Amino acid sequence: MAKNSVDTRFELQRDRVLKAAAHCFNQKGFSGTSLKDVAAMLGLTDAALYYYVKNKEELVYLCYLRAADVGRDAMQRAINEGLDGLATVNRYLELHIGLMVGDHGPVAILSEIPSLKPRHRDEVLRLSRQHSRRFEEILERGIADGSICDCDVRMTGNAIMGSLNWIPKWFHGDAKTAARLQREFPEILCRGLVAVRGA
Amino acid sequence: MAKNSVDTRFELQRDRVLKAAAHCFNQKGFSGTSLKDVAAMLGLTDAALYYYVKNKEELVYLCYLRAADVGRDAMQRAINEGLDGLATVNRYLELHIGLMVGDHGPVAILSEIPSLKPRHRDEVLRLSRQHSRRFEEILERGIADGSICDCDVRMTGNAIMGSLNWIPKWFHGDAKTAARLQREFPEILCRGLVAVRGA
DNA sequence: GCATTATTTTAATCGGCATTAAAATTTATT
DNA sequence: AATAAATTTTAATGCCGATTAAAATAATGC
Repeated sequence: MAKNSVDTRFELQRDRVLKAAAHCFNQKGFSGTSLKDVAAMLGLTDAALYYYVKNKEELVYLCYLRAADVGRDAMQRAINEGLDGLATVNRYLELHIGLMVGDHGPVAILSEIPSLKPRHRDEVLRLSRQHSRRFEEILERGIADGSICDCDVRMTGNAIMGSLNWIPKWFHGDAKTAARLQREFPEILCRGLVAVRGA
Repeated sequence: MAKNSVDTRFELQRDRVLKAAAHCFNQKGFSGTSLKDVAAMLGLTDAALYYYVKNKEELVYLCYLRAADVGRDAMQRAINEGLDGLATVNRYLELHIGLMVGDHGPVAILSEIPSLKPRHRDEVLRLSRQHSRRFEEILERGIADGSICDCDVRMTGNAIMGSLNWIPKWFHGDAKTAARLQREFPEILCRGLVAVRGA
């Protein structure tokens, strides 16, 4: 258990580092945040970060992985509830928004994927495409079960994911308004999907 | 006319510089593009750019201004057509998308606003807020004239602008598919706005 | 053609920031 | 308490890329 406790301690700190980094990237942009900034937020020295990540590039990479995790978890949980297509979309959005603006901490959605090293860039793009793909599958399922209107799933998917991913750019409210966002935003995004009965 | 022609020549080159810069920023991210990259795209040396912009910060700033211009023009033109609220939104989206993906060249939508110098950052944020505000006014007008369903204009506006601004992140198609995007995407975004007759 | 102005290049400089190595300190183990 | 392992700091290093100054070339006006 000793070994184990040490390991989780490390993992925990590492997670705090990633959270702090994501926060900084969201707030000050990528080129605008130095490792010193991230470290300062944790009461550490910039050099200390190298105990947890290999370099800045890996730091960004891990932030992206974290972001991908959040999205994947939300989607999986939504799917597991066994609702129809439209309701699944709605539930997924609710969960994902909750994780984005809630206590799980901010997630960096930024434009620095191209500057990742090839191996990492490919991995992140793969995960991103996979996520989009799964979302489209939910839309297709919804069309099949009659809950979602007939639409181009590719474009519709991109439209909804765009709205979702854009949230961190404009939302900087407190927990109360975050809750309102989580409640009302999914409905707004789903309104355009509703299949008209008898159409 | 001599003076004039020299001036426009300068303006033209400056515009090409901005276009190249926006393209690079879109493609390789901000920190991933050096001035040398931008210059190379024009067959110039990095130092030559300083004849057109004061420094890299100003280059980004001007890219943002260009992006704001594109959005403002599209919106103004849509408004000038004197349609009802919903149709105005639809037309605006069509025009804006056309400018984004069409021959007007790429527009950098990136996360580097925070690293602008205060004066520039405030200006860009002002323009951004102004644009959102005007969009919300169109939504309000649509609600008033009965073409748009009763909704939270703030959230709805952010939802639509998010989808719109996200386009450059996933769309890398040719002119043909760009045309399809311009034709079909606005409708997808507007579907959720339609006021249900008799509701 | 000559002078003037506009544009670009060459060749340095310069600083910030990522990165590293070794030392110091804190924490765990027995 | 003593040793070992884990964590952080101090203090350099190094490099890339932005920036600048001065020189070179190209364009323009007379």
